[in-house]
Amino acid sequence: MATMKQVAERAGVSISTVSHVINNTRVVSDDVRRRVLGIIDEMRYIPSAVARSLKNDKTHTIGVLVPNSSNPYFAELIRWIEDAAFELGYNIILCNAHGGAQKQTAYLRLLMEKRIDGLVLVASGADDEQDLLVRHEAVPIVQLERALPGLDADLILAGQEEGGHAAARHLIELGHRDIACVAGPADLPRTRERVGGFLRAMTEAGLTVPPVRIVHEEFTSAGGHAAFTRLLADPHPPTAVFVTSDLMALGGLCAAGVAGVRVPAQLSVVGYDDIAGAGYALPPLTTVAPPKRAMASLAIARLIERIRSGCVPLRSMALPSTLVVRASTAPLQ
Amino acid sequence: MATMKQVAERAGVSISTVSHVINNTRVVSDDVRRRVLGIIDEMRYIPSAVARSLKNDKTHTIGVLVPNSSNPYFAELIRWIEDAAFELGYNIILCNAHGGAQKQTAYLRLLMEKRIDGLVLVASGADDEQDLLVRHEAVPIVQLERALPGLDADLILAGQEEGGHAAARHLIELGHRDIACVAGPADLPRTRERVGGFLRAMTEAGLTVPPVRIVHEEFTSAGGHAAFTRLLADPHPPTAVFVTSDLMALGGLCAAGVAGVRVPAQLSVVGYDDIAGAGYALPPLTTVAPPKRAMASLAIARLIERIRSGCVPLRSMALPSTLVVRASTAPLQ
DNA sequence: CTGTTAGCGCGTTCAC
DNA sequence: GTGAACGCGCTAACAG
Repeated sequence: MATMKQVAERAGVSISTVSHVINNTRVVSDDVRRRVLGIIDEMRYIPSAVARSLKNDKTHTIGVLVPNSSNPYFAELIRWIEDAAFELGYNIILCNAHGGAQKQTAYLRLLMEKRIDGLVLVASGADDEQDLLVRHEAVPIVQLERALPGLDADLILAGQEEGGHAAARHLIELGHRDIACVAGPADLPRTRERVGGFLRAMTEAGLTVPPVRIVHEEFTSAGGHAAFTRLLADPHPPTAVFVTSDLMALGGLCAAGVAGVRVPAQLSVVGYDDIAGAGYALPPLTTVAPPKRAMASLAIARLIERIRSGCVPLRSMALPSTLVVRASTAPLQ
Repeated sequence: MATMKQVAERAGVSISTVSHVINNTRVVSDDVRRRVLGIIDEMRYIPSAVARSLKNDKTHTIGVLVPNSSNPYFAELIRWIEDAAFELGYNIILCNAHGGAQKQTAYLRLLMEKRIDGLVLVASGADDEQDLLVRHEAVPIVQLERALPGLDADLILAGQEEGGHAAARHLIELGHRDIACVAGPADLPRTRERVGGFLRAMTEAGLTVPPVRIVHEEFTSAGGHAAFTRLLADPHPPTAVFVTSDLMALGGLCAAGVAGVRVPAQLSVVGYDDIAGAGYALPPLTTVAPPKRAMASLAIARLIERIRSGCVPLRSMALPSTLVVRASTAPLQ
């Protein structure tokens, strides 16, 4: 690959002149400029961002660490993050934390070695993440949805508790009284907060939720399927279910269909996340929609702001989620 | 951030000694080694991959360019690519081509500037990609699923034509005769090949497919929904449909459900891609499953092989897709 | 066993 | 309007 030096020689000028025509950083005679540009084109010269980074101490690269990038929710988030970053001239290094604390540690180390300018962190919040980042290096970090304790980072929240609350309110307003909750693993903060909002709404409505009506399962369609199967085996099944994730809700819808339970006639279901598949489920799923795109672009904006201007005070911001009513919920018969 | 030089000074040794204890690249007395290691830990020194890259002309970073990373199929592929790459010590820069030739050109340029070691290219094959890469720079490239004409790159195919053929065979063996095909845009090679396999199987079975039974739509659930709606409005609707993508099939299933058409009793449906959601559709979708994980790891293996050993001859390899029979297909009543 | 030194490709001061 | 030279952080060849 051609270097600036070679271009300079071939054009009969000095290296610094070449540099200056490339970066438009000082006046160069039209004559010389044209010649240099010609040679650059001819030699297929492409400046080295590596060398540039070494000099400027900036890589224009940001790390994105998520639990699992193939989960539709994270995949959609990533897509918007990538989009926003690209607009501002930054590239994304994609990292899956899924695979345990060990992989995560290794990844963080690699990212630091690569001298990323910043990090977008979507923490699952599982316990094994607790200690890792506390001793983090001096890189700007923006956290999405979940604050790791002891980590100095900007924070962007999506009102998980309010989301759970809104979902429950919707069901209650439809006349439902016996409402179950299908949740992800109890040790995930996301789960806890969503369930918390749900319970608050129930309590406010004077409804009690017996423990058997809250079932925890794996954070997947399979988990949702299992949870619904269990729930619907009850001689007196609930008339509505709040599911803390669309992935699980989709599995649940499948289980209900197989069991011959008609949604929403016999059972109302509301999910959470508004993944693309939710709108084309059978029936189309009523769900709580976090503002994924807004969160992504805000995250990137904040991060780059911090990268550029150093020590602005830490900020945390909460964006509202909205309830998207589709066809999986109906008034109690 | 601490530098090697600072560590050396603090430890009272030379820079090269520090370098050698870090890289285990020559014998260092236990005494000195321990001391240096201590200082490194104390100063939180982290070697700079940027400087290293400049020296070695290797970034251990590979670009992954896909049409749209939030599409579940690509998201799953990416997840495995990331996984395989990480195992071998490489990071992934994620790029969405979606957004036109302009963004694509810009991305390619950026990747070249960043001096990626290699590129995994999942081309949509749309026409606007044709010209871009022909003048590509000397970076190893592995293409997935689709060969761009005139591009020197290894190739990993997934038997699209055979997949379409297998899907059609399955339907035919179930006794169906009037089989429609819902396809993505006609200008995408992926679509063309899958439809090609379908038509071959039909022809082999002595069946003809009138043009109205082949409907092209956008490559999304919405597109599938629209296509099914149109198809089912026919006074004599087909008894089975081959859909060239699961995303579209899911939309189709939704349309069928809304229209009161029972799957598979009245209509058999087979999809393509085996995305995660397919297994929990209503009913669970019979589909053609490309070996995503195998393709991903093979792609990375091939790419890194080429990165390491330079000019091995170009290879192209086809991996077989398999038909996953679930509950959306049944014998003709 | 350890230190000195010359680049890697580029941006930037300083001098002309 | 242009060029020479230094340094970013690191590796490797060469001395000692």
